[in-house]
Amino acid sequence: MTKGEIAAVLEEIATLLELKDENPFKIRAYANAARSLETFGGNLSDLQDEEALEKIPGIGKAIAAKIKELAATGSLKYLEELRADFPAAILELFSIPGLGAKKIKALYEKLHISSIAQLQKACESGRVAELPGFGETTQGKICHAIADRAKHFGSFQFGQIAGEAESLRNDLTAHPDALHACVAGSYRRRREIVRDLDLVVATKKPAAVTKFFLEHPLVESVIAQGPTKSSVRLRSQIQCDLRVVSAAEYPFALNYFTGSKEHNIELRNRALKRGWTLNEYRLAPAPAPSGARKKRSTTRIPQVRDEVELYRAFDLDFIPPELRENRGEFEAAANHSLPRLIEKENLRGTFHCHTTASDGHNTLEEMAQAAQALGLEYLGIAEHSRSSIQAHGLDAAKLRAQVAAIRKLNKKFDGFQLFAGVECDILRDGKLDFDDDLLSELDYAVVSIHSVFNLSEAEMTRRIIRAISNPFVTILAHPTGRLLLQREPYVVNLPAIIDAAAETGTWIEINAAPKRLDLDWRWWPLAKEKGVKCVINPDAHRAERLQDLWFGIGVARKGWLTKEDVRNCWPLGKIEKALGMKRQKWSDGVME
DNA sequence: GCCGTTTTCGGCCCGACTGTTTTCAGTCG
Repeated sequence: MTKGEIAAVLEEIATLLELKDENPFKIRAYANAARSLETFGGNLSDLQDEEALEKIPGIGKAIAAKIKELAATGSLKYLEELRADFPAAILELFSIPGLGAKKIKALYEKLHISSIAQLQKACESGRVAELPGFGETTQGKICHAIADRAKHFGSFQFGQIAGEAESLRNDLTAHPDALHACVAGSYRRRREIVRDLDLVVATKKPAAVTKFFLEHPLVESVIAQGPTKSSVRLRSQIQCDLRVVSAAEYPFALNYFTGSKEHNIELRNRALKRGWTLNEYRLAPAPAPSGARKKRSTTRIPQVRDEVELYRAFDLDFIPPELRENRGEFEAAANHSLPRLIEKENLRGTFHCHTTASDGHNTLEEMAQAAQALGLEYLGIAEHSRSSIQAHGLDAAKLRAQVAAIRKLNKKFDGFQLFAGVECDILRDGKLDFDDDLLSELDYAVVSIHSVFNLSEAEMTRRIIRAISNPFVTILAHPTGRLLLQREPYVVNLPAIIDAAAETGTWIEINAAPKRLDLDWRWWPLAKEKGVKCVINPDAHRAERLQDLWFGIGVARKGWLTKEDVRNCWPLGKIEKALGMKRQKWSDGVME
């Protein structure tokens, strides 16, 4: 079983314990352990190693033993016992907004409802409204939620909703009554998947701002509205919440609603240790716990006018939103070792985009023009190779023709250059789609997998390592092949790939297309530690998609990367030499 | 069930909104 599958089991245990009305802290312990295991970035090669498991925060003796049992046998006695108490389909009821464990339990015990289909029937016949704690309104909402479920189900890629988010932010910022406005939440943290948008606005006229928001053209329907919080559904179908606060409350609200939850809990705990309590409005002295024998010692509360001062109050450097995942940012902020994260302006060029020669929509000239318009100094063209028939991959002759066209076009430019590359398929056995002779004629080569995704982890890992061991391979592109919300990544041992990339001097791509964002941000601290260099590529198939680079910057920042870690922050002269480094090193080695 | 620079016992983040109540429970983030 994989880490993710085991985390899902722990989640399920937490849900089942909720239905059983168990101790809420025990429930939370399972939920915490699930999240902790899932986001654990360190090396965890053996899920049966109880000692290593117990070192993960949130996992103790009992849960470590259960994980071991799962990893060893693929099943868990404790889970089977819990499952026996309820019909399997009951879990799907949790996907209905407004239904939690208590209500689901009531529906099950009083009306024997254990599936969405049964719930729908019960609502239609009016039986749900008769239950204590339910009513006509609740029943109607459930009915509506079931009908809308298919439409609203699921999550959104960051890139799918970035346009709406930025429009709302701009329009709210421009509103005369808005003192500050920001999109907080997972969007501000640049998560690859966003479930909702959280807007925070500072104002003296909350009613006016709320009205403006509710009537915004992007709003499709209003879900809830109150004096400080309102929720709507946008045209894209994503839910969007607005919080209106005073200017004094704004830094606290912005911080609170940016999260992550794990980051907030840590910050609140730090507040408690100083005798303070932190909420979304302020930092205040903590009330003395009832029945406490000793009084809490309280440190004086400093003034907080913005987020920088908020972190300073805790003797921490400002933590950029992208790092707020409670993955070491507090320790780094405390000892002043947070990295200076890469910014969009640091990018000088990019590699890996396509033209009409393969499956792109714009010509070489148009792509070059778009890159220059973005202020880039260079652009690498990497068309698909012959095996990618679905993408009109180029054969050797067509590739050579394109190289010639690029060399010719380059004579026209001043202060800008095209590089001739290829996105060469990694074949099933790890061989490349072109031979070394042809690759040596190019400025660089990107390699990637576009077929045979279903190999075993060992085979897939061997396949990729063999490919990147080729001295003419410069960049490993979209290393896991995932398509967010569409296709799972193929199974591959990423620590081994990262080691091989470090050893061979192969750069790893952050594919900035919103559907990929691959290699994932969670792996970059490890890659950086191993000395692997990053390249941010848009994989653009149209000129306007070169702007996807911005999404890649978000991933790099989440991965703690600086401009020194990202090769395409190098200027033209330096990058030209760098492209030849790997093959040079190899030929030097051979000659020795 | 987890955790420890007060604690190996006794805590565990906390406020807004909704609907069903007549003062609050449930859900959500």
